[in-house]
Amino acid sequence: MNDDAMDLRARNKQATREAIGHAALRLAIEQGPNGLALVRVHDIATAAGVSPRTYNNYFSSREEAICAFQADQSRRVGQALRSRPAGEPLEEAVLAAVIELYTDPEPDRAGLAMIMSTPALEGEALKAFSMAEGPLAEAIAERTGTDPRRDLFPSVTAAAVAGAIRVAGRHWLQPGVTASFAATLRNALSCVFTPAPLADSGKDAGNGGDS
Amino acid sequence: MNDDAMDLRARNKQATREAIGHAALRLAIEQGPNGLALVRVHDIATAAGVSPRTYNNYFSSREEAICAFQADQSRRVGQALRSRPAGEPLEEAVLAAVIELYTDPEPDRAGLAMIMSTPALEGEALKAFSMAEGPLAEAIAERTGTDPRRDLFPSVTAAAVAGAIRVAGRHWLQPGVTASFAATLRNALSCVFTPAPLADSGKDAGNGGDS
DNA sequence: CCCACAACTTGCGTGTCGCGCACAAGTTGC
DNA sequence: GCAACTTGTGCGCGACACGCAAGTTGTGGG
Repeated sequence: MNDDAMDLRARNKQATREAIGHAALRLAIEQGPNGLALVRVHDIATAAGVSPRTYNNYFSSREEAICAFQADQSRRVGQALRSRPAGEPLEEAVLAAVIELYTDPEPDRAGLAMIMSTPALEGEALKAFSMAEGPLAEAIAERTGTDPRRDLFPSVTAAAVAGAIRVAGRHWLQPGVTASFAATLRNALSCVFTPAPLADSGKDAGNGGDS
Repeated sequence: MNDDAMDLRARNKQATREAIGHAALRLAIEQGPNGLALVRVHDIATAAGVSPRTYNNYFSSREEAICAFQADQSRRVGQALRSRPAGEPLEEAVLAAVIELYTDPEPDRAGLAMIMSTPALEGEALKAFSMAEGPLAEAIAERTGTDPRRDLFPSVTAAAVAGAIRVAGRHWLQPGVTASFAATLRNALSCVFTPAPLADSGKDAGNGGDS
C-alpha cells in the first residue's frame, strides 16, 4: 500500500484524488458548516487544478470528495489489524492497530468538526466507516478463528469498533476535552471489549471522564 | 406516539409522509437495485398522489424518501428502551426493546434487500441508524446511571447496538438463512454484551450459526 | 355561525449538478 | 517505435433542489 509500490498511473491517480479531496475539504472548512451549498464543484476543481469534468470522474458528489481521506483511511484498517503480531489478544491488537492508524498524524480538528457538524457530510463519513467494517470483520474472524459467514461475532465487533471510533471522534472535538485523541480512542474501544455496564469503573480509572 | 394523539394537521402530514415513503420504496423495489436512477421524482409524487413540489417539501432526495420508514423507526428506539421496566438489566432491556421494535411486523425482505444492496440507499440507512444513537445513548445512560457527557460507555454501547441491528439485517437476508429476524437479532445483540472473543460459544449454542 | 389567521399544497422559474459522448494527450507493453 | 489502453477535457442534455407567490384547507376566537 506504499505509494512507491504502484506504477506511475496509479500514483498520479492517487495524487489527483488526494488533491481534489484536500481542496474540497479546505474550501468546505472556509465556508463553514452552514455554507456547504456555496462550495461549487467548479471551485473545488479549480482549486485542485483540474477540470470540473475530471473532478466528476473521481467523485460523484461534493460530500464524497470532502470525505475522501476518511474513506481512504477506512480502507487501511483491515490491513492494520492483520499486521499486528498473531499471538496478540484481540483487544490489544485492535487497540494498537486503530490507534496507530488514527493518530499517526493527530486528526485535523477543523476538518473533523466540519464533517461531524454537517448532516450531509456526516452521512458520507458514516459510509466511509462502514466501508471499513467488511475487511475489519474478516481480519477479526481470521484472528479469532471464527467463520464470519456462520458467526456474527466478527461483523458485530467490527461494527462496534467502527462505532467506537466515531464516538471517540465526536467526543474528542467537544469543547473542553483536553485529552489526546489516542486516549479518547482507548477509552471508547475499552467500552467495546469490557461489557462493564454499571460498574463504578468510570470517573478516574476506567472509561470516560476526560471532559 | 399513537396516530390519534395528534391533531388533524399532524396526522395528515404523517400520512402523506408515509404515503410518499411507501410509494418511493415500492417503485425502487420494482426497478431493482441497478435501476434506481430510473425512479423519477415525478413518478414517486404521482404514485403518492401529491405534486413533485410537495414531495420536495418532505424529502430532499430520493434516498431519503425511500428510507423514510427506517428513519421513523429509528426515532422510536430510545422511547422503546425507556418503556422497559426500570429494574431490568441493561442487556435484557435492550434486547427486548429492540426485538419488539424491529419484529412487530417482520421486516420486508425485498425492501431491506433493496436498501442493503444499493450503496446510495445504504448510506441513507446508515444515517437513519445513526439518528437513533443519540436518544438510545441517553436512555442507556439514564438506565445505568452514567453521565453521557463524561463517560463514553452509553454512546459507544448505543453505536454498537445500532451496528448489531445493521449486521443482523444484513445477515438475515443472506440466501439460506432460515432463522427468524428476532433470533438473528438476539444473536447479534448478544455479541455486543458478551465479550467472548475466542470461546467456542459459536456453532450450536451461543451466537451465530443460523446460515 | 362567521371570520381572521396559520399551515399546507401547488405551479413556476432559476441555478447546479450528474453524467454520457466524443476526442486529445499521455503511458505501458510488445 | 508502434499499437492498445487509460486518463483528462469540452460540450450538452435531462433532472433536481429550492425560493417565491399564489390558492386551498384546517384551527380557534368572537
